[in-house]
Amino acid sequence: MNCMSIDLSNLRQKFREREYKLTPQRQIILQVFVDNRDKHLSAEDVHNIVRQQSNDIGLATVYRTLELLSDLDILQKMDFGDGRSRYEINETSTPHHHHHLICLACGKVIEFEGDLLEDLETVISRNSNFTIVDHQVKFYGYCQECRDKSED
Amino acid sequence: MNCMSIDLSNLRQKFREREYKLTPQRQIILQVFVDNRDKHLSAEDVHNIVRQQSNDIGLATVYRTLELLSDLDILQKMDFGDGRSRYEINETSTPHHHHHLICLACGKVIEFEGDLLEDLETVISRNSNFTIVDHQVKFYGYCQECRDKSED
DNA sequence: ATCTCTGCAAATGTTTTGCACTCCA
DNA sequence: TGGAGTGCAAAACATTTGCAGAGAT
Repeated sequence: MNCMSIDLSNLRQKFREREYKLTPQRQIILQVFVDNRDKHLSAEDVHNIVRQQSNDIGLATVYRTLELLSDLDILQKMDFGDGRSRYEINETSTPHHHHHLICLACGKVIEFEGDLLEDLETVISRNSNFTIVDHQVKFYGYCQECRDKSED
Repeated sequence: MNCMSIDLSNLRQKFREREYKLTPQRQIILQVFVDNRDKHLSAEDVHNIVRQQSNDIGLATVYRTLELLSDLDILQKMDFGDGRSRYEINETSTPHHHHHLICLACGKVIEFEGDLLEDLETVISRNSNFTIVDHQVKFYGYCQECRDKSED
């Protein structure tokens, strides 16, 4: 299994199972996320990217598709505090969690690789009568650029 | 220092330093958070609680106050994915981080005590040219009630 | 008197919804 | 031909902003 591309047959099956259709619009939107794997796209971002490819899709459809893909666990919805939801591909096949460093000065979001919390999940599950299936970590701080700037 | 009440003199000073006034409205809103220490209140929640006490405050003022208190690090702004921002008192005096278990079935948010990430912050700061000042962790899963329900 | 703060209403920006139309199966 | 999917416009909702008046020092 190639980790740089979505497993299309598996994905088609996911749609079938739930009786959803893999329409052209949905495929185009999926492709946007495949082509922008490192980004955290908002609905408007997706809409703009699609329009740049002269494949106009209604904004409402973009929203509906993003919700659908999140429900199917194909995308992960996240919030960086900038007033809009952002989405990225949920890499379930490779179970490495990546988290985010958010710069409090410029708002930049940097990826951070690490699955250091899996053990923690087990411990918490045992102690708290809560079955944990996922986690999301955000670190807040200052990126190098902003640190350099403030040293003027 | 009593950890169950806000250090008022320290707080007044925080306001003075930045040339903000501790107006009646701001005090009332602060008191709401002191009285609801275990909750995660939205702007509307706060507004309703204040109205129940027949202390009407404009919703815009509530929003402005919540932003101010967050800037002063008296409150912490957070997002549980329900489309509105939520706030709770930021316990800086006792530097234990508490995090949240969010039930994917019923949406309930459970507090979880633990400062297991402080070491991690140090490691990441060293490896990534990013100065971390805070973190926020959300665990997603299923609470006992919802687990019981689904076992019907 | 000045300057912040408040309340109201209007504006903004994101997301959702109603409805008619399209497209497959 | 029926039910899901789409596009458009309108609605809904949380949040922000402009402005005039209130309050404090």
